Amino acid sequence: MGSKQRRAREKEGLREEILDAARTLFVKEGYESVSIRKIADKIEYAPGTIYLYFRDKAEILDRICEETFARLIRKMDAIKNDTAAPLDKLRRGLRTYIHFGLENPNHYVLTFIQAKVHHESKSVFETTGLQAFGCLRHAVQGAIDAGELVSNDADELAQTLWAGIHGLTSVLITCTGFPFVEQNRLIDRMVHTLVEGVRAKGNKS
Amino acid sequence: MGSKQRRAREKEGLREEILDAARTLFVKEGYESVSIRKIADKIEYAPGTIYLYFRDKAEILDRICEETFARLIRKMDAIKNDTAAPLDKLRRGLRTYIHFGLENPNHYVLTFIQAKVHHESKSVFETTGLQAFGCLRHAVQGAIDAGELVSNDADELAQTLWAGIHGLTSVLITCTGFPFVEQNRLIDRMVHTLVEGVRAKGNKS
DNA sequence: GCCATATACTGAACAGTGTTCAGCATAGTG
DNA sequence: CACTATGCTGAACACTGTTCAGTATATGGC
Repeated sequence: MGSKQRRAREKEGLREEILDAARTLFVKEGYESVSIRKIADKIEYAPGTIYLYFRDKAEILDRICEETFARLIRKMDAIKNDTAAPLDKLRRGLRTYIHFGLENPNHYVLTFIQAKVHHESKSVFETTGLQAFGCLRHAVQGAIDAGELVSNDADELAQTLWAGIHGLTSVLITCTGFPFVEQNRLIDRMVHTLVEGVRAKGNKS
Repeated sequence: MGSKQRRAREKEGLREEILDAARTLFVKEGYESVSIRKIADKIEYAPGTIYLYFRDKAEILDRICEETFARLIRKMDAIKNDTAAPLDKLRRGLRTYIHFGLENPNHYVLTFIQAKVHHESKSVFETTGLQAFGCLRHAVQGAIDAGELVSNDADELAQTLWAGIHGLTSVLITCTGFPFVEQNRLIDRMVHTLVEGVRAKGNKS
């Protein structure tokens, strides 16, 4: 005994190696273009070995999506302990989300666009995904409590805001041929539009 | 001569048959799950025949995306000849877009989500896609001319609005596991938020 | 030390994919 | 009737995700 634990640790090690290789390849070449054999080649194991650690190719993608969600959650969570005004925290949250997507375009596409289209990967979205959404919801609730918003329904408002920033983030990443106006101007406009759109009427600033 | 034209018409006929079969299958089973052989089986030709009419599988998708854009453009264009107030026309345009997506979810995913991720299908978006965007831009310009909006930049505002409604449409279609609030409430909230967000301050109604 | 067992891994095989192309009928022309 | 051009075939190629009988290695008991 003791050796059993070492074996388990080594097994976990190879699992991580597979994830590392897959992450690198997925981000560089896209989920579709990366075959199990390519991953196996990179870690210098036989293709079959991968199936001793993951049920199928989609499960590898699932794990990587979880990682991405976790990173996003860390960034969004940092805003909670911020002493700024509720609406400013909300604005910061929206910006943080958009920039996270633009700084990790391939991860973003993988997690928020490709994953859903590909398999019915509900699990990731119903756990880690909801948690990420919770961060935004928290900021919205703060603004509601301060009496700054038009509605008391935090879910309705947070979902609206999320749909808006997700839309902008995904088109900026995927519609590369589209003649967008300058990117920062568009981001500013979107954040401004969304926040003004959900703000209670007759408030200054 | 004359027969040459008949031949050409018959050739065009088979091209349409391929498109019909592909459209049906793509919408029912998704682009990925439909193989060239499945399409060939449906029209009872050999797989190789399809390559006499289309360069590759992606070109078939391209043509179907074009159709979808054209249908959307027809719907959006109908609003132009509307005598309603500029802001109401704008609201109608946003709603029309969202409903078009929700009524043709598989077409929408195919055209606006999957197509871009899959191949670098710039052509469709830079021609027909831009034209569809032009409808929205037209409504925005109308509202600008009426002095109803916060900015004079029709492109900036139209792109913001489009990103917003595209975001909502695509998450409503793809995030089936997500606990959304009632759909119509969310659509109302999004349209309201976007329009209020781009409206000039201090205007009544 | 030696054998039995359990574990980790292999790589050939299967059914499928998009795509190509030599060859074959058939219809139209001189 | 011969010849050519057209439309179509289906076998073949190189790939895909996935499975599984077999092998090599390391562990535990005697």
